[in-house]
Amino acid sequence: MENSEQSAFTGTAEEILQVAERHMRAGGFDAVSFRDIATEVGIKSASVHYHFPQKSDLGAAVVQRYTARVINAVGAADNPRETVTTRIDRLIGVYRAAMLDDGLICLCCVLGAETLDLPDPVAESVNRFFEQVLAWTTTALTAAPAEPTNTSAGQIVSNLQGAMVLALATKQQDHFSSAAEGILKSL
Amino acid sequence: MENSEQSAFTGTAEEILQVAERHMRAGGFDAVSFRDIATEVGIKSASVHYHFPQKSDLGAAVVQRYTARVINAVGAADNPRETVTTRIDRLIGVYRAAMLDDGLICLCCVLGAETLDLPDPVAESVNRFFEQVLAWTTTALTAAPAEPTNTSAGQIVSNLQGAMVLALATKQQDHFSSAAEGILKSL
DNA sequence: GTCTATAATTTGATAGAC
DNA sequence: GTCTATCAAATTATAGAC
Repeated sequence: MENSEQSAFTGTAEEILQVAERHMRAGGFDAVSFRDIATEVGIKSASVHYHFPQKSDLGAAVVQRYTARVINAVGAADNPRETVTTRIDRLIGVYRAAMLDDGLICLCCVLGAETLDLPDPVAESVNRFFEQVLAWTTTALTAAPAEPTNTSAGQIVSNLQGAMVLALATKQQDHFSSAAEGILKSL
Repeated sequence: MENSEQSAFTGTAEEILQVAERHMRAGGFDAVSFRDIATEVGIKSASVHYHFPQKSDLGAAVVQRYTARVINAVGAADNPRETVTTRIDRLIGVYRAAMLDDGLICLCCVLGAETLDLPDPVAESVNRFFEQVLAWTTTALTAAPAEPTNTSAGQIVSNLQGAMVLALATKQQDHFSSAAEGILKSL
């Protein structure tokens, strides 16, 4: 999942969102401040407010941009020339790459864990992220007619999200590898 | 896992920790403020600083108190009169109760997701929580001699943590039930 | 679109009286 | 152990010039 894609945002707004996402994935919604973002982008905080008036606007935009990138990165869920394993392996790969390349876990895992304290527009965007990923995974699991599976989309997504938290908190990447292996074995 | 147990803290300090934990589980480390805690407890913020000078002291104490409660609640991991299923079901039950009773997920799931932004003493306490829960689960899986399992402690803990996030973020409790079912089936 | 300037609030933290 | 008083810094947000 590259960071330079078909985003609806360009220029300064896009730069702001990149910086904001990195901070939110590291420390949650409260870990980003308008001033910090501005400094990193090389502008003033008032200019950040021009692009995203309220912090909830910024948060929702970050989540929606992230959602589009993930859905784009996992690709088609119903390509009949692919096995279920190939498809799920691509979902796993998106998260594995994020952890290995950037040392960051899923944005919506971090925000999802603090849902109860998020502004409504942000919490709703996080909710939609999971609905979309669950829908993708459901399709990925069922589109191959003669390949019955023991696992549900929810179980796969749960497993992946939790594995990222555990790997990050214990600094042991093999918790992620182990989860990935278990998921693929269960297909 | 009742909230009124063998804590090393009593009186005002204990009350402070209870309020702080509730806020941290809802919104992360930054979601608690000395003033908010003080107001809820019925004292002034300077008094909170008396018990926990720095915020990192408060955070570490909250995590350590929580860890002791969880480890106490899951009970013995190596009782030879119990099946592996019975033991793991008790671990699941601790988290199910937390979600149903309080609507809150695991404290160390919330904090673990924002590990990169936590003060070192807090991040280390979270790390130790997971090491202890993993050790408990490992014992629970292996102590029954003739019951081989397909699942590792890491996979079980990952699965549970992720299921809580997904259930909370989508407001669909069945993601947790489904994970619990999958775990027990995998034993 | 970006800036300066500033407001209003909140935050973690400390000194010292009781 | 709790209080009053206070501080310095950070936060979100806005008004208005360029």
